[in-house]
Amino acid sequence: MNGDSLAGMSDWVDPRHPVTSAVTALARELADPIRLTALQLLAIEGPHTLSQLADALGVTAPRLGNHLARLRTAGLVEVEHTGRHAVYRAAAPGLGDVLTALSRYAHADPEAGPRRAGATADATRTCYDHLAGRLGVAVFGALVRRGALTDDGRSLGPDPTLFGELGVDLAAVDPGRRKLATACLDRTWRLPHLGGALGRSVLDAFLDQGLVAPAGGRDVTVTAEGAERLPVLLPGFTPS
Amino acid sequence: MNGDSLAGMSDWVDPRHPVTSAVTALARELADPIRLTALQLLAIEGPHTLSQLADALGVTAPRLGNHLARLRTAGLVEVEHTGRHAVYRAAAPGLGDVLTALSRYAHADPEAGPRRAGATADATRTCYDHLAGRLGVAVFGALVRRGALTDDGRSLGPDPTLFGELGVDLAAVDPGRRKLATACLDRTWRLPHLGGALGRSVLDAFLDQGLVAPAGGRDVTVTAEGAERLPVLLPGFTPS
DNA sequence: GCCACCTTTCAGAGAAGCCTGAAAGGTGAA
DNA sequence: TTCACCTTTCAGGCTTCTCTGAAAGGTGGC
Repeated sequence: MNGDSLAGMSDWVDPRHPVTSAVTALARELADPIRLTALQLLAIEGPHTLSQLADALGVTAPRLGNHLARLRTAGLVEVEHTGRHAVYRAAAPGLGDVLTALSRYAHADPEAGPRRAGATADATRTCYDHLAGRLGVAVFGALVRRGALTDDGRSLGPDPTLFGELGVDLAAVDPGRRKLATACLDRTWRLPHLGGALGRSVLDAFLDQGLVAPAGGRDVTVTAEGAERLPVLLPGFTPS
Repeated sequence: MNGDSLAGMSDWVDPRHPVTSAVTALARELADPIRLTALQLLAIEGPHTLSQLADALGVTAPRLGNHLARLRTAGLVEVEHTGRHAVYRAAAPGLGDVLTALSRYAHADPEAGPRRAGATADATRTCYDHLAGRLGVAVFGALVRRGALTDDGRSLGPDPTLFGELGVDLAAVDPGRRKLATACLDRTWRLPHLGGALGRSVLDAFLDQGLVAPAGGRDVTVTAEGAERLPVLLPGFTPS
């Protein structure tokens, strides 16, 4: 079945093997809570300064700085000094895909998932004026996969037809002073969801069509019609 | 932009946070050469016994057994005892996606990639009678993404039209005694490529159409026509 | 029952990783 | 220039991980 003998990959376990070392080194960088969270913020929400990250994560600057230095030598982040600030950014596109795949797989575990504190099923929340929660994440994922949105979630992709299927009239979306689209790291699922003017338009369209309904506070619930139509529009999404 | 305050994720760096611990624990399991390679074999090529894996990797049974025990408590693999053999298998589908995302990102680094020893550009190799190398990996990825092949690469998916576009007449494929399709872990890229009768048919179709040509030994080269048409058929593939 | 084989467990030595706290390098504002 | 601020570096001490080698549990064949 393989061109090589069965024992043909004994060198794969050698830490000096180029592919082995590349992948295990990457995994090791992702195996620390601070590095993981910092990378998620940088890869999905964009550049931050060291102090912004340190504030957001609630850790001291030296502690974070050591981790960022490690990420820098690993080639995962880049730094640019402007004045007395150090602006960090994800070095290569595509890191978001890795983080997304990891988060998705980790959540698939029925036990470890974030279903703490008998909370609502978390199918749907809003984040100011756009969808968050599992539904928001599913919308973002479907838009990127279908080419309606670029990988970074910041602009329209080559095939925006899915917006039409979702009930959004792109010609009627007026960003005004705000950004057209942003990728927003979901606070529960650690996966990107759609913010900006487009995010608002999607939520409005879902409310107009009765796919979701307000449920007090930031919560919205999936209606009976939504439970039927949303899984079709968004492959892989299941209410519940 | 976010519903929470800027400092709203200080608890993310707490190792007890459920999502944080799930993802970092997963990354830690992937950060060792033996565990990584064993998981790639189990997730992509299917179940193996402990001694099969130990032979393939060239490590002692206790050493591998310790790592497999760790993977078992982490919930990544399952074991079934039949007689005096222990058959290990990947516990949940979807782990292949994580491994694939990791390998892809690691290879995207222009320096660390497997371009050792002035070898041929490795665009294309064969593995017995089917495509391997970067082209084989690209074919497999496109087939899965388009729904022509199931995630595990073992059977046809819901929308096999891509086979037709590649020049394969599915009605004419006769598996005979061999399997219709298998996922085969590429020896260089650590990513799945298509084996089995379908894999052979794809290679034959590419040769018939002059997209690739034999280049001695296991190598094939992408022809001028292939360089033009393959990137269209397989989004993301670039020759050279 | 006895032996061969596959698998699992265990303890100790060595290596690697991480946090803390203090201090140094640079930049911008007064 | 002096001060305040942001960032980076460094060393000590602690924890965690990994390998090695030997030994124990079980199973199937003779």
